[in-house]
Amino acid sequence: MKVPGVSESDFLRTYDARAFDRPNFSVDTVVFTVADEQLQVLLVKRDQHPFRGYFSLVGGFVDLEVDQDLQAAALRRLTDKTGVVAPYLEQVQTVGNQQRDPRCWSVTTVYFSLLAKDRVKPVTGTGTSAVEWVNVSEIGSNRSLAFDHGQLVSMAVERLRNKVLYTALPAHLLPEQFSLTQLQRIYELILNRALEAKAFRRRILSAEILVECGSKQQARGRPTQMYRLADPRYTYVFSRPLDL
Amino acid sequence: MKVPGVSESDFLRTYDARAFDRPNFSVDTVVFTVADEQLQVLLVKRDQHPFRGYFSLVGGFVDLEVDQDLQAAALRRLTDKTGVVAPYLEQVQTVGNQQRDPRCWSVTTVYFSLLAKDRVKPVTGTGTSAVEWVNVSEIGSNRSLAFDHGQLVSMAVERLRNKVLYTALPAHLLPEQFSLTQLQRIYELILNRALEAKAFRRRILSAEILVECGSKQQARGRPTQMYRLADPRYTYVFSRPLDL
DNA sequence: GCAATAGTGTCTGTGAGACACTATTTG
DNA sequence: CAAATAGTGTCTCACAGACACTATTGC
Repeated sequence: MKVPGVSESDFLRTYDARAFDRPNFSVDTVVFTVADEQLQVLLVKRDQHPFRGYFSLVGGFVDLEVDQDLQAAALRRLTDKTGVVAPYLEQVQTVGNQQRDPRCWSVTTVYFSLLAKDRVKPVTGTGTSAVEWVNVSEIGSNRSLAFDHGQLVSMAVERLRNKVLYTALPAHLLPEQFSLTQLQRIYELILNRALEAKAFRRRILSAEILVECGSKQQARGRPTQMYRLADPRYTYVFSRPLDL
Repeated sequence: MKVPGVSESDFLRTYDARAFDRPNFSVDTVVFTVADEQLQVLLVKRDQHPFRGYFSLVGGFVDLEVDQDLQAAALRRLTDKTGVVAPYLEQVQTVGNQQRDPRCWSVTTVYFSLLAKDRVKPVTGTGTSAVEWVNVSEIGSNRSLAFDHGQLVSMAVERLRNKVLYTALPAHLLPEQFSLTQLQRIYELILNRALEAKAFRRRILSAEILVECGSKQQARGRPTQMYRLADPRYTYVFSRPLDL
């Protein structure tokens, strides 16, 4: 393995990136939304082996010509399937081992994204394959996913549940304008437990990350103050997490 | 791109994992320790192009025959260089883009590890290349590292700084037996600010993650109560983070 | 005694949780 | 008026920070 007097330029000219066995590498994104009082993820039906006919996460291999970096690769797949540029995309974890893909040693970097359902164009994916929102609660019981994607979803859900304890991330799951009650419902959905309204409002409002934008008449009852995120790109971190 | 009536077994038999251009993939670990009142990382001198003669993180490509999964790959490299099985290893982030390696589009998954310096055997690495502890504070100024490893170190330091606010991770940087004062000094080193002794002791002791193990005479002054981690594999999470 | 280090008593402040209460709408 | 939904007043509690204090050693 000695490289005696070779210059760096000579070395690079003669280097063959395909000379060594390398793992397969892909990028997958768990896209969350909320609808029908359910946390849902976007899945795509595979039309090729392996796992033909199974649903899988939105993702695929990196295109070395097109993708500038990992996040861009994830974003490209996501935009292909949803028609929108995801407003929130965060890397979760990278999983790689011999067993997860029957073809070979394979690695995937998992992202998660938050999307308001009303922002997604009627799911006119580019491919022929079906794209579908699936309730998180059904995955693993009614449905098993391709590869280890069921586990990847669990990891992303765990991360989301954890982040919700000290950030206002769930705002990205709502339409641009929303009420504090709506936001609280999303928190409750994700955490699967009730929160105290007073404490919730105090917490969110004192963070000063929302701006008021008019009030809206409800079907019945007192009208609601509506808000939107002051800066959607900014992730506020609360000084104390919610109690577990 | 249609695969008409091919069976899954036929498909797998004829699948060539090397048929598509894929990014290079490697695993790198930022190994932290503390010595001379400094946070240090373990670096290896490269004896091959590219970046021959520069220092880089402990890492390398996955061995598809030997490594069961990503963490095992990281651990193997680490054990090669330190002679110990790292007691704490955590995935930080995965970075991939066109620019970071002059050879090709390349991806690395970065881990960080915490090691008490006295546990590392006198750094008899298997390779011929030099292995060295370097102060984190010197990286980027006095020393620039191979590839983007300087940035990778920064990411790991940021993660460590953040985790220290709500865990007792720094205990892994100390010998098996340590005093609360020693532990506090490590926290202060990482956070780069003084902590209140009373609050610190109350916090750590009330977590009940330490067990007393005798007292030790100091050079001068009152003898110290020594402790060790009750369960080194368990990471306690404090209900509130330290103030920023 | 003094210097040096370990360790405590106790007050303050902040922000989460609890829960009874008020406010504003429709019918 | 009642029902429904939005929003508040205010108490308690846990725990981090501040800081003056005590404890135990060597010299």
